[in-house]
Amino acid sequence: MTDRPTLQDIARRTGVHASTVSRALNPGTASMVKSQTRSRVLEAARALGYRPHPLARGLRTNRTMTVGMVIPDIENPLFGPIIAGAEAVLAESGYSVLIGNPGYATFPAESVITAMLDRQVYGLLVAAVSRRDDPVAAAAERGVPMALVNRTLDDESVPAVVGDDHLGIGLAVRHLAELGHRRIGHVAGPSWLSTGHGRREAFLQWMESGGLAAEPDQVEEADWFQVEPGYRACLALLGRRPDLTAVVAGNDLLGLGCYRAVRATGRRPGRDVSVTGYNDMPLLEMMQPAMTAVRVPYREMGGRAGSVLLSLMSGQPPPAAAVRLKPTLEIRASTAPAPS
Amino acid sequence: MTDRPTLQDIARRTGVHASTVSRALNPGTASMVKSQTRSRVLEAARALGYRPHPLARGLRTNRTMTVGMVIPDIENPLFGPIIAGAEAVLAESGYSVLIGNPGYATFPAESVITAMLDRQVYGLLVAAVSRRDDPVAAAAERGVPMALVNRTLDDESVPAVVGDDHLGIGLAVRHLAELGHRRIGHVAGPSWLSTGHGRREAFLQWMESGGLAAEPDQVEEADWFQVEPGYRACLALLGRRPDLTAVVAGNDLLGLGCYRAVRATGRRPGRDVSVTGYNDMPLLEMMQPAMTAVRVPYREMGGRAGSVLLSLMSGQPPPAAAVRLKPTLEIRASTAPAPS
DNA sequence: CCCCTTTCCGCAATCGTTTGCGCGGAGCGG
DNA sequence: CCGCTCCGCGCAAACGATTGCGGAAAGGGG
Repeated sequence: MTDRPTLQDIARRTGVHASTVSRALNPGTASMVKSQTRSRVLEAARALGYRPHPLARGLRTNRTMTVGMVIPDIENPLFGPIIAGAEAVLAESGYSVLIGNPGYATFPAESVITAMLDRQVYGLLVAAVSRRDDPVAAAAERGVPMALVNRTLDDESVPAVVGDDHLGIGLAVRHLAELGHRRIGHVAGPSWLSTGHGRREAFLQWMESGGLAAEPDQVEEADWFQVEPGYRACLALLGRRPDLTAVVAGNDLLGLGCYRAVRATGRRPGRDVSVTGYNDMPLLEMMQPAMTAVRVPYREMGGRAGSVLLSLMSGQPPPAAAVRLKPTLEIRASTAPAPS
Repeated sequence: MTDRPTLQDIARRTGVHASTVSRALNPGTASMVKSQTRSRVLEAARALGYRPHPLARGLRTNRTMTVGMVIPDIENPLFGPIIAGAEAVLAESGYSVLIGNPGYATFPAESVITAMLDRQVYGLLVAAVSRRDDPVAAAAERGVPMALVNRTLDDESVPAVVGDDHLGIGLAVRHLAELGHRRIGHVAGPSWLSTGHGRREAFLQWMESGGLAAEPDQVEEADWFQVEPGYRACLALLGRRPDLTAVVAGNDLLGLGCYRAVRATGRRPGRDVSVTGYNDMPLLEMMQPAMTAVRVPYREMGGRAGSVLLSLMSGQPPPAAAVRLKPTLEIRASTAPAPS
């Protein structure tokens, strides 16, 4: 590691004091320095290839240019676009992104968060929040700039960028209704997550307002947003209610589980039983049948969350309400007219 | 952000000097302090909930506990497990992982790397290397502890953890040969990447040694490891050689492109034309037909790379050769006996 | 010509840790 | 009893930047 030039080096080269160099280089204080010497300093800095030492700066200012990002399980393809979106807008403002993923059992989210705060991250982007998440809320309480992504807290005490689940589920339910389905089931995600809970509530409401039956036994909750739990839940659902002609899945992976469950009952997904996914993660259109899904703009979601965090970190007040991105419906082959 | 306790606080509380506290707390220098005062210090530290300030420490020691990870495109599901594996072993040793992804055009890899080095990362994990990558090689030359993941440099001048592509392609080719296929094509990845290049070479060798024809026109190169380029390449390949009964794809996404190309020629993947993938990324088994693929242990790969980096950072000499992980073959529905 | 306000910049402290140096005291051999 | 070696610890200087304070020079008004 070769030695990098410091403020002192520039100072010596230009014959001024290091503090003047610092002022000349920082936009905020640049006006305190004569424009002539300022340009000399800039010149020297460029010549030496000076780059401020982030640790020294962070130590003095308590303002490291890094933000932490907590991802529940990074192996879920869903989070790729979110990370990419956030990283892009944060990098543009000079921030780096520290990734932490609370492993299944290894590191609880709390320790990941404290580890990040210890590392002096200046802000936090959390995609791993449950509906009541004390460590997260506590950190927010302590004044750490923080934004939630994808999932939010029940009391919305922390700014969040999420999808509009009510709208999204509405798209799916109405689409199915237009295809003639009347007995529709729902495989819900975990109710302790805002996404699982919110989509389930939305499902019941849209069924109601659409004049469709919505018995409690038309909903089955999966333990986790994964294929296998989706399979089990859907199997239970179809076992109980073999008359269902369509299933709204709480998430794409659950939808894939539904495919398997439908096949296990000897029927064909997309023909005998329609299935809708939620999220429209990468490659979903490559499944057979290509899955009709509510598309949430995840890359944009990450980007918006990054922007929110940036404005929080620059001291601006948090937005009044959670940002809810409008989903769209990608109609593919997993939904078909209801069998008559 | 509440004030955190510092060494001074502990010093005052125990009646010793801050430097003594520092020595007592650091395992390396703990022997320089009387065990009695040491335990008093530890006690006070625990009572106050002391945690060393990483910036101050990093400033003094030039040893930040963070490593950078450069990912080519984080939206590829492939990298999830790699990141997760690396993050897990690095976190265990107290390191945090800084993620950078050189966007398609926004930030070239070079700027990402320098940005990370500026941030004083102590080591680098690079998954985005091309076969001759000057910025990367240059950084390694400068003595930055660095390990490559998944892809490697032609001259192997930098320690790397990769899959054994020769072996893996062999598994695929032999499997197809055993099913009776004799005219097998290959949709290769970009030849400027070690994976694209190596698998293509391996394909030709295994065809040769298996006594199968291996005309140059049985190989078509895709621009990029993605579905669409795979589709175009496979379409060209099948257009030129309609007699092929099987295609070995250089990667899963290319394989999915092959599915589409096969269908575009009016045939069925897995029945009329067998297709093998490479990597066995998540959800591949959910495709229709479920894709037979060479499985590379990506989570382990990330973990191994993390370990290599750890040992490099602790000053040990680099391993003599690249670590090559053994792949296995997951046989599914996309390969069938050759049509007679 | 004097005084007062700007303007520009240097001085030095500070952020929290680590670490080379040196000092006092204890222990020990001669 | 002297001198030597250690042991344990304090002192202070770093690391590289930011920033309050004050001072010198310049300019302007009376």
